[in-house]
Amino acid sequence: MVVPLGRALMAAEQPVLRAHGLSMWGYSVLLRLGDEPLRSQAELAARIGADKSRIIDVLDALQERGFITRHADPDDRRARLLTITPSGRRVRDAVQRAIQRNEERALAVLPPADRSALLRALRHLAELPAEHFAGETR
Amino acid sequence: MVVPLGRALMAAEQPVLRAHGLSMWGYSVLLRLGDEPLRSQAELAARIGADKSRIIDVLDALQERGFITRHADPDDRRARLLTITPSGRRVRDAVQRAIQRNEERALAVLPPADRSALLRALRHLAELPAEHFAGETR
DNA sequence: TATTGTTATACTCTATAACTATA
DNA sequence: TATAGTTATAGAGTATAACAATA
Repeated sequence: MVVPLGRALMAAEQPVLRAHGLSMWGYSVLLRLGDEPLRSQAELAARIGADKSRIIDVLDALQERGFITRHADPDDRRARLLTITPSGRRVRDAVQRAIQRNEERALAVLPPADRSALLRALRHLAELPAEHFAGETR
Repeated sequence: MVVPLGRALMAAEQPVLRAHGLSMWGYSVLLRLGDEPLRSQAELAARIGADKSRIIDVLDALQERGFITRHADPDDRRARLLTITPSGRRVRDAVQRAIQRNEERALAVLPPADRSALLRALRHLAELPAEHFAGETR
């Protein structure tokens, strides 16, 4: 049930993202970039559950659109300091608002108690390490 | 949150499936095949959300292991009647039991009320058509 | 030698279009 | 012509390894 639901949610978000010129990974990056700069691309990749090699095109696109800046860290010139720009914040917040509106509408079919329990349970499970779900083979 | 959770659940199920020589799609097929035969592969594919061309290798493997039979429908020799075998039922039930044990253990970290609300909400949402989640673009 | 960012490559999933045999 | 099953192919998405610059 969970995987198809995730697919449906991703598909529903796609038009919103496209209208703002963002990919799913691009949106993930902007969300995780918070408001303080990150010290390296590797750290960012680890936090959003992607490989460092996979986010490069994503960062290129975000930088080209002026949503982030990449500067070599003066203390360790191998690393790049990642910062979200004001325009990046704007598009991130706009997309987040639109997606939350859609999700609230989609979840409105649930009884309010189930709805809040669902979100609470999902947040709880999302914080657990992947190994928590690994189980017995037989 | 939903997509990574789905990934974690799928990853946790993988060893169970492998121990029984089943793929994820193979397990989906056995689950959907219920106890009465299905009239065509196309119908089966539609029910499990796959393309008819994608389940062919899956059916080949299931048939080779003796978990299903494929017979040409005498009334329409283009179609294949799909039936689960007793051995297919056994492996399906064994895998289902193992997976449910794992999931119950994984969900045991939730307060009982949240846990049942989560399952109720997921079942509710899983029954909705995909269009339910499609929303406004802006 | 180890690490950051990058590039290249391979492998899996998935979607689509052709082909056959039946209708 | 239309449909069921099959095959082939192309496109995402992902994972891994190799490389240059820096430490």
